[in-house]
Amino acid sequence: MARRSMREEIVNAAVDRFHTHGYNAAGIKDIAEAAGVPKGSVYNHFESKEALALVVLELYGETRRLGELSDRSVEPLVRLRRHFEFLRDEQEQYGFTRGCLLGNFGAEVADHSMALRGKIHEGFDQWSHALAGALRDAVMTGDVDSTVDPDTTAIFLLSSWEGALVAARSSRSAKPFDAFFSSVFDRLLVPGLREPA
Amino acid sequence: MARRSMREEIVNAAVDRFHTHGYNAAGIKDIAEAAGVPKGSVYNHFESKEALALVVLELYGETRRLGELSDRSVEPLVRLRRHFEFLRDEQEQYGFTRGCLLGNFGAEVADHSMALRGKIHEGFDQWSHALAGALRDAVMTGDVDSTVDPDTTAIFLLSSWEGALVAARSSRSAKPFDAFFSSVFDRLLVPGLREPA
DNA sequence: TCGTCCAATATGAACAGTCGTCTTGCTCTT
DNA sequence: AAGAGCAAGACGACTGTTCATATTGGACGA
Repeated sequence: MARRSMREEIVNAAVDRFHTHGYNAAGIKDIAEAAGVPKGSVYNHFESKEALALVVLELYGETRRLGELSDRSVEPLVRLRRHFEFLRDEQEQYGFTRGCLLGNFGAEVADHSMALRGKIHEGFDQWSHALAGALRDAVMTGDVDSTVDPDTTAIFLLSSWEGALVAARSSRSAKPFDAFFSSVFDRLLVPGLREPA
Repeated sequence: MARRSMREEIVNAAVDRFHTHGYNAAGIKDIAEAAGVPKGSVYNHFESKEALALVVLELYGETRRLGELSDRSVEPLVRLRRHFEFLRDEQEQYGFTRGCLLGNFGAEVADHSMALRGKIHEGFDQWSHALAGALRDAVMTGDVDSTVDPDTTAIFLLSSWEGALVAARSSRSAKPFDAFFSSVFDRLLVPGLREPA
């Protein structure tokens, strides 16, 4: 078969539609049309809309540049900052719309599809592990003090970012991102000791 | 007049359905049935599904206990902690499902309905102002040091909480909440000076 | 090199059901 | 009797899904 790419066309179109319209508002018909294939064809490649969404989430996760978080040739805090700067710039490009597909699905369908919730959780888990890795490096180099627990803080960073995405969309502004960067990098993740008042 | 309560019945049912199923997945028929009124009656009271959702958001905002954040008889940091503990307990009750209606709508429909986005933004704005008030008090009493900008930090707290809700739903666990509390109250909001390493 | 055939894939019409919305006529209150 | 408020069902458009048919690429025999 020559057109191995048709499945890919569908998945790519689905990433876009799910991302911009959400799970329920994105129709199979929309996705098929965006992919340039007839509606019925989608079901040759995917058992259901849910099954398609699972593949979409997998693919989306691979575009999150988690690799750069473990690049030891860059200082840990710089890695972290650049990572979130990349994500912020992506949002700014779209005029503070769309947000993160994992987060969107987490809010919309996590309660109603066990399969999708599993994939969302998996995506978040990989992400927080990558963040924790960079944080661990930062603790080791002394860039942040040793009272910071990498795993806990990774989950917090991930949460904070996901929330900032929602806030940024609601206000159509970069303010929540600015708040994220200053709170995280100027206060939360700093070297030095703390003394009681 | 018992009639007067029918509109309220519809709104209350709508809050529940929108909260548990999301905007698109919650149907007018579901809402009407949950309210115990025929489907057609909904349109006697509301111009459209969107108009109903606007009223729902308004009502939901009033249940967020923003008042307690400005209760000066309680220490500012205690106020903040209790506020988020209340929200956390609410989530725990529902087995880490549902999340926050404002955040859910922010992720699902903020990009596609200007009216709803406005209301969501309004809700977040009121909330962050209430948080900022408590933070301002905390700075004044010296419970957090004066380098903390109340407005910026309020937005960050709000974002972090909303993200924690999504993460908690995806993992069906309290871990993101724990991460929130320890990162915020043990690291971000602490009194005392910071010294370079 | 060609012709034949098969299994895999592609298709689009049709399915039963649901969506948000609107119209029509009825039931009450005054 | 006049009026407003309400309910019931119908509206067309759309949903995710199915299926019988059409089309196809490559394998194989000659």
